[in-house]
Amino acid sequence: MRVVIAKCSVDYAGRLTAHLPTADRVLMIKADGSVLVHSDGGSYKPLNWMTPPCTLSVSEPDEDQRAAGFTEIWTVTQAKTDDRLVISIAEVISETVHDLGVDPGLVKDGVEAHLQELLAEHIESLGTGYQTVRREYMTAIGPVDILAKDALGTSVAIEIKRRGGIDGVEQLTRYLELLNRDPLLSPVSGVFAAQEIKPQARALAEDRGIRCVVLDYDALRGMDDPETRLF
Amino acid sequence: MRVVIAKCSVDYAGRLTAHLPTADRVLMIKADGSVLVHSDGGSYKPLNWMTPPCTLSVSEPDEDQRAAGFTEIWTVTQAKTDDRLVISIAEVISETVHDLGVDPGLVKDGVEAHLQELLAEHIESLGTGYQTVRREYMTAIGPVDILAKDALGTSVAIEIKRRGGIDGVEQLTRYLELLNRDPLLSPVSGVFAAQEIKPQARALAEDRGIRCVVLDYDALRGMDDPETRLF
DNA sequence: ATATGCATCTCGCAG
DNA sequence: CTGCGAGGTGCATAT
Repeated sequence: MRVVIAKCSVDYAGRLTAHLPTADRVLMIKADGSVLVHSDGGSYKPLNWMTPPCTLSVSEPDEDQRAAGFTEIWTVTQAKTDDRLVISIAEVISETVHDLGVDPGLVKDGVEAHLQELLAEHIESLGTGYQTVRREYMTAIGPVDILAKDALGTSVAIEIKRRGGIDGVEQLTRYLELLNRDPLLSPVSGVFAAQEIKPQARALAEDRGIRCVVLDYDALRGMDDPETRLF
Repeated sequence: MRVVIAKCSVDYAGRLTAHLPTADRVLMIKADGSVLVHSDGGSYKPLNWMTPPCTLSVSEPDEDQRAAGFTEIWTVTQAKTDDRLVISIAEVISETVHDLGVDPGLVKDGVEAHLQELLAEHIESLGTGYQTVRREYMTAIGPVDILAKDALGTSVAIEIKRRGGIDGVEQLTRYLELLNRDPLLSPVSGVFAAQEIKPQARALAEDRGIRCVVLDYDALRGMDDPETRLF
């Protein structure tokens, strides 16, 4: 890893073209050759970057570039896609090099898969007598998150999202349409379950007779272990 | 902007929880208080981060932490969402501070708007006798990307995407449904045009009688100016 | 301010 | 390897 703070301008040409006027920026050159150009704001996304695999070559400025005050030209190329990032250096303010080694990697927890798992385990929170039939119930157009049965034995298809938008309702609608063609399952009702459901999505769902359920992640987790807390 | 290379472990708790074992990493602290934790690989996405607005506070390690070899504890909190990033520093390897100032910002070119413009100009690439009626043809539920007529004078609604997915087909379907209620336009056929069309989207479109067209950005651009090349 | 859609998306998983 | 969906998505634009 090499971290350089420099006054520079940047040009990118690939799927789009972009230009950054001369200013002070942080340049990160990773061990795999990838390059990130960061400013002192925004979020984690760099102003410009080059994804690996790519190669960095440093060249002398031509006459015009030298006259414009540039001392070095860095060219980062990705052989396969013809993408090209050119960093014109006017002044190197600081430079640090250190071998970080391979990162041991991170451990995640708490995404949609976990929501699905928790709801499948505590399906009775949808109503007395509910039972989970299968998670990831496969159909021709993709897997239904959870297939369940209610107290009367009627099939229920459940679509789970962290944020419930219109696209999620459309998705569930397609599943329901398909599942209801199966005489062994039909009639199949729908439940749209999410941590938050947008008003338009709720309106569309209810208009189609789909029940909306707002999930409480902490409450579902609490059913497993009331002691569980962050920190 | 402050750039620190340090041996550290990282814990995040917010919408999910994540843990990073102790290793050498690059820590970027931006002027707005946001923090990025980068390793020596991957692409531009950090291993962990905190989006602004947030505040960083440094504290002494407690007894256990000191025994584990940590010398400083950095806590980054986002008051509004209760997100919390804790960086436990075992050793600072290098540190650089520099005020980058406000970035002048970048200039982009070459996105979906450009595709739409190119296709509208070269609408005959959809078939002999095609003519563009209007770009951004307004309807009650939003603008149709291009409204055209074929050689017979029949209306054609065209939806353009860079990547054609199911949602794009649904969108075009809603437009077609609406446009076909207008006796002055009806019948209106549909064209789903994209640089790439996903198989499921193609299947859905063709099932609904919507024609799929894969756009070649470079070829369309080449019709304007055969000399045009990047570099 | 909120909602909607695109992204040089990135990332992981399943077929 | 490719396709597909989710993201602590970020980001701009229209409403």
